[in-house]
Amino acid sequence: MITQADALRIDTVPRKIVRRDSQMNQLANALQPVVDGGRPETTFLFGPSGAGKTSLARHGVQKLKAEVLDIDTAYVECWGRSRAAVFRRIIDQVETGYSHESDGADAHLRDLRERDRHCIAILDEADQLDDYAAIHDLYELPNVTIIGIANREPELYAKLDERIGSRVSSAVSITFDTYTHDELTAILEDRADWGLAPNAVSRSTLASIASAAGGDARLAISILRAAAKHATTAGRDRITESMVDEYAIDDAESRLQELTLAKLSSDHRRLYQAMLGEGEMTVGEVYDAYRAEVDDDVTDRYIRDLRKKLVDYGRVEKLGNKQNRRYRAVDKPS
DNA sequence: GATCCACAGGAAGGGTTGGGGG
DNA sequence: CCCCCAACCCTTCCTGTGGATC
Repeated sequence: MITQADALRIDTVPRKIVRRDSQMNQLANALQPVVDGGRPETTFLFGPSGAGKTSLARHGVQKLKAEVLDIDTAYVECWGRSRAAVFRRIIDQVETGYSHESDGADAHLRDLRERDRHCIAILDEADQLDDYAAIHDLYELPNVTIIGIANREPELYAKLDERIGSRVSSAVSITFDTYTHDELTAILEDRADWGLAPNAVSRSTLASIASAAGGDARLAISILRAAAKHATTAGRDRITESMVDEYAIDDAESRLQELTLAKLSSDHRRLYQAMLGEGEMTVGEVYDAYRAEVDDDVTDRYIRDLRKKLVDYGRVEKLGNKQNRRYRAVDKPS
């Protein structure tokens, strides 16, 4: 029943952008100058997860690359990456056989600056960078254009302002709202047409998947994928409502949870796991839970760093005020 | 108002790792 | 093969903050 597995993957660049015409036009306008050899505008895409930011950026850049010969493009997941790691990731994608892996951040930056081709770099989860100076440095390069992706506009600009100041306010901001039920259903129809045999799933089943996903396209596509896999395993040629309700939703949620966990380093993951299911914890309980988990006597200071990062990543909530501080692991993907 | 307490996080440094170049 | 360098891990030391207590 699955005819095109890529259509059911959340990280596939979609063949077309569904119901995001206004954002697509804004991005195309911002990038337009490069068609005439000019410099595109720095652009930031803001919105909740699963709202189509990454898909739109990648699709837009792919289209542009098909039109313009002399540009390079790079896509970087910024989550927890250092300044050097971001530059290296970009260079790796635009210079075949780049061989200065162990050089420092400044050397990578110089190598990027000296290139004569223009590069459009998508910085996904730009608000999760270890060091915001990376955005500043890339912003200063005349031959690199940034498309940044982040959840919330005020937070990103506040953090950037410390570095780049008002200059970045000239960047183009494109905002995305959570998908409506209709929009999500339309996306699922497109994916089903693309990836599944004809009539493998009814429109009403797609509508219930859209309801279960609560506006999150990543979750919606994951549910469709889980349901299709379940149907295949069960030897059926149609996805039914009950497959969605009984298996697919849970499968998809735990799969997304695993994906988020996989992004954490092993120490962060172990702290998160030590906190999961413990409810609200005091500062001391967090320290003890981590030490018990790793069976090692690490310092409080180190655990504070791990915990802070989990808070930044949205995996742990910070509750109460200073004297009555509590932390709680968040069990749903944000 | 001064002091205390618990907590957050900056700065600096030692140890380790891993790739590149001599 | 070894040395250098950058990055990373984790520690120690220390300052700042805001509410509680005297």
